[in-house]
Amino acid sequence: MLDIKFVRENQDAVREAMENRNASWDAARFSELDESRREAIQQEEALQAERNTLSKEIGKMMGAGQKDEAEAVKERVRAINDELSGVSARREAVDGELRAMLMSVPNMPDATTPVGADENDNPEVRRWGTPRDFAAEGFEPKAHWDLGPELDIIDFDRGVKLAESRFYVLGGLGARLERALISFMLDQHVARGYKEWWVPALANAATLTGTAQLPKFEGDLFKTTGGLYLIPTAEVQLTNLHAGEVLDASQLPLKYCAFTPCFREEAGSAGRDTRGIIRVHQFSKVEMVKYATPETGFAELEAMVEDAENILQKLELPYRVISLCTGDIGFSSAKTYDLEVWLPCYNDYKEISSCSCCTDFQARRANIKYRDPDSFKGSRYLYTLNGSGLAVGRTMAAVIENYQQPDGTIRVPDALVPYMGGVTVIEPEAVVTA
RNA sequence: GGAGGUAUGGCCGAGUGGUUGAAGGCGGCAGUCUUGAAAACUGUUAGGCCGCAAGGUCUCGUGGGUUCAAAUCCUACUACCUCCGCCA
Repeated sequence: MLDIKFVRENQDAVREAMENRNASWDAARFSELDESRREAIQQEEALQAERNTLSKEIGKMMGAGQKDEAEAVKERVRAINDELSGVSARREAVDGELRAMLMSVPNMPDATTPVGADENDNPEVRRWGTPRDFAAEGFEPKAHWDLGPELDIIDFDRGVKLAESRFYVLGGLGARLERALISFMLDQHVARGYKEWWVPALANAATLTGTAQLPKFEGDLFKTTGGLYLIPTAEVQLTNLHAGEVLDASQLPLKYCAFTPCFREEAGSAGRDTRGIIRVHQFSKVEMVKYATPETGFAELEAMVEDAENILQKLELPYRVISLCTGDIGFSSAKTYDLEVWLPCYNDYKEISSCSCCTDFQARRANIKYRDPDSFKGSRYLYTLNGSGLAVGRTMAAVIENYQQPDGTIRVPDALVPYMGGVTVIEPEAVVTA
């Protein structure tokens, strides 16, 4: 949520930001609501003040035995209360509409976020590694949706049987590879100063509102009959861990990571990425979240991207970093870098991580503040950041495709061998020795 | 699932329907004393919103209700605790 005072005092900047984001913004309606809200508050509080004063007088009169005088004043207060209920109702209505309006407005893009209309305007920041030249090696690379079933490590049909379309099953070394990737990623992040967490896979509406999946994107979420939601990312839980808290500046930055399953309806993506394990209803992800001061927030974003890159580098997977433009960054984000891994089946780079600095946008929603007595009085909203480190399913697809061999087997990246029980090649005869 | 109990400020804990935003203690901060520290003593110590300000208003788990007036009464919900039952 944007700061209402900021919106009031920076109307031109907000208008421009929302244009750059392709987000609708009714500046006139905002001003109208903002003004009538403040007016209604003043009316309401004036009436409350009068009521409070008279009530105290009644108390004194009762103590002094002036029953009749007190009764007269009571009558006046009743009249005030009648008027007050109307004023309060109006204030609540205006307040609710204004709040709903602010809750549906995305974050202000940072000044360094490139201006652009859509994903085609995302500038590339850097590349790492070189995609394999399969032609030079003399064979046509297969897609993971072919290699997986052939090696009996991914089973799409049974996933559909057990659940529905866009679910899959991993078996044998496929399941082992999933577990290896999760452990490897967590170990890497923990070694780089992140605290590991284990969190619920379900969250309530308040939690989802804190990170802004709600109210606007409810359709993207799976919901239980009890009113809980399946989390679409551990960002939700890690960012809300400190909801309603005031942290001490000396604690910051906090660096958290967690593995969780992630659940997405993918309601609006019918027909996109229908093959393989790229876009599915349930996938594993290791997530990184940071709580930082405004002063260090964007430097922490750069460091977080490097932490995500570290995984790809250790796995020796070619990737590139792109900076999302204003038209493509997420709702909560002020600045986002995406990591895109090389996938031979697409003959292109495909998103595998998204790292964002959400400034104080989520902190204001989730009410997360920090104190720094040496720098300022009271408390202020801190900055939250989140990034994938990485999406496990897509990493598995990248490993399978980039490490495939002419005979249809898959070499295990060196970094994963210790996590794969000593297996160096995924093949039907592979033997796990550890 | 059944029965009972509890919910107050950073923490502990008092609170009779009426200057109670809330006693007291601990902790924190500032000071006195001291060469310094400790101890002792003194003072101070929630937040949101509206307002240029003065000031006002709201907040005692959450939401309703009663009343001129609610931390205090009623009610629903939520969380926690105890006992019983069941269970990875």
